Amino acid sequence: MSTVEEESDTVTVETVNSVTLTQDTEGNLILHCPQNEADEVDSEDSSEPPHKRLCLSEDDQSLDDSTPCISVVAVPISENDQSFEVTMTATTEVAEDEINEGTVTQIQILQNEQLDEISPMGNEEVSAVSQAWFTTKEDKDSLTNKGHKWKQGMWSKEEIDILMSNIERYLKARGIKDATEIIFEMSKDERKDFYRTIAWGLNRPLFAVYRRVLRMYDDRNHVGKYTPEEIEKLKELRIKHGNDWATIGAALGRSASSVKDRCRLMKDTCNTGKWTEKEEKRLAEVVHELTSTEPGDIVTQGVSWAAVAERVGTRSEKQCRSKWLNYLNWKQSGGTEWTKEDEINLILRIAELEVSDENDINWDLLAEGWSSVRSPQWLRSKWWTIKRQIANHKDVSFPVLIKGLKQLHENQKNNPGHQLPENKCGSGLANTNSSSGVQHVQIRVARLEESTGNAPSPMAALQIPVQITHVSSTDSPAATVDSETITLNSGTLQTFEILPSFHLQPTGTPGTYLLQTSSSQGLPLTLTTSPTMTLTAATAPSSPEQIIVHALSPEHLLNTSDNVTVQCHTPSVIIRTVAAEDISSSVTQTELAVDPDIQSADLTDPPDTLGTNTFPDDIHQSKLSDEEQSAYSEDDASKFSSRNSRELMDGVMVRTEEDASLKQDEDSHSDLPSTYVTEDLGSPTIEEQVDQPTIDDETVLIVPSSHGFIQAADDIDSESVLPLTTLTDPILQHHGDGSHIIGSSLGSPDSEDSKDVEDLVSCH
DNA sequence: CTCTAAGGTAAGGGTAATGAATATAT
DNA sequence: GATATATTCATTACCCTTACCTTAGA
Repeated sequence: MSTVEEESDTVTVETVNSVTLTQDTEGNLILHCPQNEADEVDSEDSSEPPHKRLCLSEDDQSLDDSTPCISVVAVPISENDQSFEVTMTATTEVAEDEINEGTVTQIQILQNEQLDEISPMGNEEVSAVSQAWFTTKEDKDSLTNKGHKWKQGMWSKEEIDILMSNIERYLKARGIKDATEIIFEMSKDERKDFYRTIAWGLNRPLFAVYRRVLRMYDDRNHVGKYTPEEIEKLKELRIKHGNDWATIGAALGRSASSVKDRCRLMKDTCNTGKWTEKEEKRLAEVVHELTSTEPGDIVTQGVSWAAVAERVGTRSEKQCRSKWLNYLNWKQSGGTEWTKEDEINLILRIAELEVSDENDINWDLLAEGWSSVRSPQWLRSKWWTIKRQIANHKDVSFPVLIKGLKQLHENQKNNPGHQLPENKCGSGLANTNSSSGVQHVQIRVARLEESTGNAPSPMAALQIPVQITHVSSTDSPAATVDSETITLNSGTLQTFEILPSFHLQPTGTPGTYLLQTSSSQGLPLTLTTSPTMTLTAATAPSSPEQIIVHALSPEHLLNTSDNVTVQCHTPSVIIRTVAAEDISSSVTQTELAVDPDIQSADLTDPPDTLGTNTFPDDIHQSKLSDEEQSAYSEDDASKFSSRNSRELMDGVMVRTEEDASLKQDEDSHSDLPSTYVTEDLGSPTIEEQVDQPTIDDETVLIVPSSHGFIQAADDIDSESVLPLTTLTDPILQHHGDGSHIIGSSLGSPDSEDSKDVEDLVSCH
C-alpha cells in the first residue's frame, strides 16, 4: 500500500498554461502562473483575459469516507507584474456518510477583469467584495442583492495568513522593508491601492481589511493590562479631552480604541463583584422593559446594553450583558442545570451539523429550546471550554476536533472512573487526569515550520501523507477491530508526540515496525517522520499501545535507507528496530536502558511558535538551527554521537518532550483534562494486527545493530535526555535522500527553541 | 464647485482569555 | 477540618461592525 501514490493519484492538476506548483509549509499549494505565458496559450486577443483552469479530480478509491474541500484564492503580485499566484488549500473533511465517487472539482481562476462572473466555487464573489470599500447600508444591500456574500466576525488563521502573505508580497514587489511605512507614513496617494492589493483573496469588505491591518501594525495596540497609574491618568485625560480618544491614546501610548474601550469599563457608579439580588431584579426589569418582553421570555438579542446599564445604574453595559446572558435570562425562564449529558449532547449536535468551520455554527439555533442552555452566547463559551479538553485543539481541523471529542466522551462513558495504567513519569499530563477517563494512544500532530534560512525552496513533495492507524483501546478487546486510520497530509515534516515508553518491533511486513508503548501517558515523544513513513498507532486489547511505523511505498522500501531516529529524554523507553530479514524474530539488537526516575529537561515548543500567533512581529516559527543541532554532541558525547537532522532525511525522529501537553496547553489556564487528537483525513487502511508481546514496565531503548550496542548507564544525569538514536533499517537502506526537506525544516535558528535543541542528544 | 473614493472617528455589540470566588473532592 | 482541584462567575483586553464624518483629487 502506498499512500504516497494514492495521494498523488487522487489529486491531478491540469493547467492550461505552464505553471509552477509549489507547496508551502502549511500544505498550501501555490500555483505560479505568469501572465505572458498565459496570454500566449489562452487567448490570442489580449483584451480578453485568459482563463486559467485548474482541475482537481478526486479518486475516491482510497478516500471513500472523505470529502475534499478546496479553496482557492488568487493573489496579484503587483500592479505592473500581471502574474498572479493561486493559493490553494486542500483539506479533507471527515464525512463518513458522504461518498462522492469520482468527484471532480473544477476551479476556474480568472484575472481581476472577470471577477464578477466566475465559476461557482465560492471564490467568485471574493474579489468583488474585497475590492469594494463599502460601509453604508446601501452599498451592502446592493452587493447582497447581486448575490454576494462575505465573511464577518473573527478572522480565521487562514485569512490572516493570506493577508500577511499579501502584504509581504506587496512589500517585496516594491522593495519596502516595513509595512508600517506604508500604513502610517505614506500619503494616501503614495499607498494607492495598497489595501486593494492586500485584500485579494479575502472575502471581506475592503474596509474590514483596512481596520484589521491598522490594528495589526499599530504598536500601541496589544499593550496589555492597564496599570493603576494608567487608569488614573486616563481618568484625568478623559476629563480634559472628553471623547477625543486619539488624543487620549496618544498621551497614554495606547491606541484610540483601546482607551475608548477602557473608558467604557470604568463608570464611576459601577459596582464590582457579586450582584445583589436587588441589582439582579433591577436588571431583569430593565431588560424586559426595554425589549417589551415579559419575565420568563427568553431574551438574548436586540438589547441595547448601554441603555440597560444606564437604567440599572450600578453596573456597566458589559456587566449587564454578561450577567443577563450567562445567568439571569436562564434563571428567569426557569432553566435547568447543565449536566454531563448536555455536554455530550452538545458535541453530538455540533457533529450532526457537519459544518467544516466552527464559524458556521448557528448558536441561536443550537440553543433553541434547550432548557439548560443559558443563552447562545453562553453555549458558545461552554463549547469553548469543552474544546479545550483537546490540548491541541488549535492545531487540528474542526471535523477532527469533533471526532476527537466524540471519542473522548465515548471513552469517558465507557470507562467511568477508569484509572489509567501506571504513570511512572509523573509528568502531570493533562490527559491522564483520572476524572477524564481514558486516553489511549494520542498522537499529537504539530508541524515544524520551514526554515527561513533556506531559499524558499518549493516543496517538491506534494501532500505526501503519513498514515497513522489509531486503534482506540477500551477495556473491551473488541475495540481492536474498531480501528481508525489517520492520514496525515504532510509534504514536509511532521511531528508526533506519542507515549513515553514504547518499543519498535517488526510486524512481519517489510519495513513495518510496531512501536509499542506501555503507558497511556500521552507524553513526551515526538516522532518526526519523513514523508515516506507511515505511523500506525494501535492499541492492543490488552494494552500496551502500539504504533506501527513503516514506509509507505515499496519503492521507498527498496531504494532508500531509512533511518529511524529516536530521541527521548524520558525514563523507561524501549525502542527496537529489527532488520527486515529479521522480521520474525524481533530480536533485540542494541539495548539501552535508562533509569526510570530520570527527570528530563523540557523540550517543548511553546504553542505559539507553531504558527498560532498572528502578529507581524511574532511570525517567527520554531526551527532548529545547525548550530543548535551541533550542540547535541556536547550532551553526553561520551555515549552518543551527535547527528545533524539534515542527515535524518528520510528517517523517523522520535523526540521526547517533557510535559508537552501542559506547555502546549498553556493558553488554557484552567488545567482541564486534555487530550490530543490527530489530523484525520480519513483514508482507510487495513493494518495487519500483529500479536505483540506485552512489554513490562521497564523500558529499554534499543538501537540498531549496525552501529553496535550502546548501553546507557544509569548514571545519566537528571538534566540530560535520553539519546537521540538513529535506527537504521536495513530494509530501507537505499532510500533516496530527501534531506533538503528536513534540512529546510530544521535549518534555521530560533532563540525560542534553542532549549529544545540543547537538550537533544543523539547517538547511533 | 460637485462628486466620489478613500480614509477616518465614535459608539457599541461582541469574543476570548484571565482572574477571583466558590463548590466539590480527597 | 485542611487542602487540592474543579467549576462558576466576573472582569477585561481586544475585536468587529455600524453609522456616520472628513478630505483630497478628478
